Amino acid sequence: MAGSALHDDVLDALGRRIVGGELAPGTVLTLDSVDVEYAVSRSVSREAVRVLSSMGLVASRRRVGVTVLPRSSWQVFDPRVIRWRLDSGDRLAQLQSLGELRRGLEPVAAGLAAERATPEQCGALSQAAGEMVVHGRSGDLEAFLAADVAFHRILLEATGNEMLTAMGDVVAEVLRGRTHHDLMPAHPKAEAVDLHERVARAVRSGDAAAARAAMQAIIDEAADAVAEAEQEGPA
Amino acid sequence: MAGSALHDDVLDALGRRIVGGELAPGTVLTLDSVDVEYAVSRSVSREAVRVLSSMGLVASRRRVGVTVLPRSSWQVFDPRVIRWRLDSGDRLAQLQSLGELRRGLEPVAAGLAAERATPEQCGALSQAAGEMVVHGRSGDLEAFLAADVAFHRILLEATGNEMLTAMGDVVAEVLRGRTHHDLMPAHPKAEAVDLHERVARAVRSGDAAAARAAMQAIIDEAADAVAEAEQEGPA
DNA sequence: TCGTGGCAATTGATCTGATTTTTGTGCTCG
DNA sequence: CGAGCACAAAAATCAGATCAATTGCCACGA
Repeated sequence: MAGSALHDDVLDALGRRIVGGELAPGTVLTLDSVDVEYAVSRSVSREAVRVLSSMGLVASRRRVGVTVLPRSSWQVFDPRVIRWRLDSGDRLAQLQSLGELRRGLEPVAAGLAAERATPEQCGALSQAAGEMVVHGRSGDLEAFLAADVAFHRILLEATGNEMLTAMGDVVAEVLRGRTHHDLMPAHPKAEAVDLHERVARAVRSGDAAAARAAMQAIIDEAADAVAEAEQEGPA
Repeated sequence: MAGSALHDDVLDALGRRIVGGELAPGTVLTLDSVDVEYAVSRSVSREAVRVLSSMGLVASRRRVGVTVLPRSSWQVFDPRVIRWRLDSGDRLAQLQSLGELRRGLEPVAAGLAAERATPEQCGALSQAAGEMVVHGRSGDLEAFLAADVAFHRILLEATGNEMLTAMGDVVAEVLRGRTHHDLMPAHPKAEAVDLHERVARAVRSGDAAAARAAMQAIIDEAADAVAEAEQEGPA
């Protein structure tokens, strides 16, 4: 990975330090200090800082340096910011935020998908739901996760709405974060898996209201599950 | 604005050309050609391309050049991408996408706001709604727009959810795009303004269900209005 | 003919050093 | 005490060179 990613390495490192709170808002760096610290040339640190600034994590001013910005100006929809936050101490707050987002978006998406999904998409959706059943029973969490991600991606894509489709990355991060940080039960609950199948059926039969309702139930269940896991052992 | 924004100028110009379709997906640029075309040095074109690439608009590969990527890989939540699309031929598709997004998010946000808004936020919300009434009557579209934007921003902020708060930028772009591209009636409809006041009241009294419902109605009304304006004269 | 391997050109990636521009800071002068 | 001016720090830009990866082509052999 480190093969030819000098720039991305610095970007990632700085991003994590900011999101993780090590570099608090108001902290001022100079480009030179970045050069020295990461032992790279100015081109590299410059571009890393430029991207960071395009994500709203820092702002650079002449004669001052590169200032770390407060969370309120971050581009919290940037997938990298989301991932950094999920990997940092911010994890639970981030999952909660994302959960509330999903509560709004996914039911709408399910409804739209019911109206617009192509036959192929319906098939893919059923297949993904089926795989969730299989891997849920066998307890293969990674495979289950993959099927879960696929399910939600296909559903969002079937809305025909490119912004909802783009939310697929966000949802994937959520699901990934949940399993990889021990916020999932060892065996996915059967009811949750059932609900996915119910969504798939509703979409196939074009029943927008039913799809919406079932998806709503999925989100509620997920929120409960995270809340429970949080009670026990918040990683 | 162009004072000291060499880098941003190039970024903006290239971004618009890509989003506007002049540079179709698959088109290949070389850094040198960018240098020449915009008469800037490599540092500048390089950083512009780097940011473009971080937004998913282009990918650069050695020995090949900078390739324009298909829409499916764009970071459609980036405010700049949204603005570029609203300013381009993509406008109606973009507004439709955003409308469907809002349909999911804002009702949820209204519900959360009803549960969590501080007294100050309730006051600000009522005030914004009041200003919408005033400027709606006087026909001052710019002032009406400002109040409208403020209203939705405050509401989203009152959710206490930073991602919903961040959607404020997106919603602001939508509202701005609507007025500035003649998709709004000369006089905002009284019912629409009423609904805003109803949301404000529901939030103040902590009635999440009512807030949700009223907000839902706002979104539906807005969708209808855009659809109508689209019939007549799509700018 | 087809596939395979190596050579070379192309192009981004990185480094370096110089120059320009902006803007805090502090000092001087009224 | 206040306004303006000179200085210096740091980002922004420019220019040129070198490194490294990858692709396309061509020769060679099966």
